[in-house]
Amino acid sequence: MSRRTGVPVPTIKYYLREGLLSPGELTSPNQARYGEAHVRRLKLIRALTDVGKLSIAAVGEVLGALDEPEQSLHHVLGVMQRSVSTNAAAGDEAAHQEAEKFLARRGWHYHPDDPSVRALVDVVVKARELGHDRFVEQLDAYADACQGIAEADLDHVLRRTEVEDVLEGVVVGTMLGDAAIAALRRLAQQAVSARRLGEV
Amino acid sequence: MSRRTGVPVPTIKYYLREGLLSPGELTSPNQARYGEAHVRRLKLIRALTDVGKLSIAAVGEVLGALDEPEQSLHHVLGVMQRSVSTNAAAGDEAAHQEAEKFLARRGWHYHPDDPSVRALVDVVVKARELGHDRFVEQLDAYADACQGIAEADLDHVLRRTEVEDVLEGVVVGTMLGDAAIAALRRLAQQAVSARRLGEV
DNA sequence: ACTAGTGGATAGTTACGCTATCCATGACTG
DNA sequence: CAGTCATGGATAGCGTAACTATCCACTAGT
Repeated sequence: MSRRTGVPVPTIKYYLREGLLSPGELTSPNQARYGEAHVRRLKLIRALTDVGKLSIAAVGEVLGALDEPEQSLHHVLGVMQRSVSTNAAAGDEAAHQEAEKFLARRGWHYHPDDPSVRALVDVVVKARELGHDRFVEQLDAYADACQGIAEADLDHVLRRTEVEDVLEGVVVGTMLGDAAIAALRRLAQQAVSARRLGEV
Repeated sequence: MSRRTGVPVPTIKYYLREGLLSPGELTSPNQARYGEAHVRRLKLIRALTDVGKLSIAAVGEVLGALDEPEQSLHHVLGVMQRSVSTNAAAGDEAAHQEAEKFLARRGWHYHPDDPSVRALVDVVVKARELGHDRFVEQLDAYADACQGIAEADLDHVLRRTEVEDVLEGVVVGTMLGDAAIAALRRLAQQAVSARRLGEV
C-alpha cells in the first residue's frame, strides 16, 4: 500500500493507530490484506491534509461522518464545515448584525450557530478591526458569484447516483473546490487587472 | 499596545524578535513608544495568522513586501500568492496539460511557474488521483464566478487612492476575501439545496 | 535456510508558535 | 522619594501536532 501511494509505511501505521484507516483483514498474525478501498481512503486522507490543510483530528471526524450508517448529506456537510472553520472570536456587535442583515437581505435562511455564518461574521469583524470597513461592500458581489458556484456544485453532486459516491463527492468537492476557487480568483484578478490597467 | 489589541505581551515581544513588528522609538533604554501604525500592523499580523492561517514566516514575507520601497501591486500580489500556496507535487502529465488547456481556452495569460497556476494544477492532479475525473467539469463554472469576483476586487482596490492603502487593501482583501468566499459558498450551497430538494 | 518485509507496540524527533523567567532600569503611587 | 509595578531585551522552556525510529516475533517469498 505504501508503494502504491507513496506514503511512508510508518505514516500509514500512524494513521491506523489514529483510526483514520481501518485495519485490513488479518490473514495471519502479522500479515494483513488491504484492498482498493484502503488505497482510496488513504489518498483521500492525504488530499484532505495536503490540499484542505485539515488536521489529522479533523480528517478523523470527516471520515467518521462518511462511515456512519445514517448517511445524510446534511450531516456530512455539517462536519466538513466545522472541520474547516476555526472557531473564533466573539465581540463587535455591530459587525455581527451587519452580517446577519446581509444574510437576511439575501434571503438565505440561516442558523446563527451555523459554522459558516460564524466564519462570515468573523471575517466582517476582522475587516472592521483592520479599518477596512468598505470590505463588506464586496460581499454582495461575492455572494452573487457563490450562487453560481453553488448551482454548479449541486449539479455535480446530483449527477452521482450511489450514496457513498455522493458523500465522498461532497467532501472532495468542498476541499478541492475551495482550493480551485482561490487559485482561479487570483488568475482572474491577473487577467482583469491586465485588461483594465494594461499591466503585466 | 498589548492592552489595546488583546495580544499578550510575550507574544508581541516574540513578533518583535521575528521582525514582524519594527521596534518602537526608544525614549529611554527600557521604554519605547508605539504609535497607531504599530497597533495597525499588529492587528494585521493577527488577521493573517488567524483568518489566513499564514505561518509566522509567511507573514514576515508579506509584511516585508509591503514595506519595500518599490511598492508594486504586482510584487505584493506575487508574495501573497506564494505565501498562501503550498508548493506541491509534480507528476501526472495529463492533468497538467488539462489545466493548461483550460487556462488557454479561457484566454487567461499564464506563466507556468505562477503559484496560482501550480495550485490549480495540483488540484486537478489530486482530483484525478481520487478518481473524481469529472471534477474538472466544474472549473468553467468556477472560473465564470471568479471573473465576477475579480471585477469586484479590482473595483474595490482602485477606489483607494493612497499607495500604502492600496497595498494593504490587496493583502487584506485577498485573505478576508478567500475566507468570505468559502463561507458564502457553503451558505449558498445550503440555500440552493434547500430550494432544489426541499431539504432543511 | 535465510533475507527482507510485516503487524503491533512504544518511544523519540522535529517544527512551530508561543510562554516563562531573568535582569537592570525607568515610571507611576502614595 | 521609597516602593511597587511594568518595560525592553535576552535566553530558555513548553505544548502540540505530525510524523519517524526502533524493537519484537513472525512469515512470505527465493
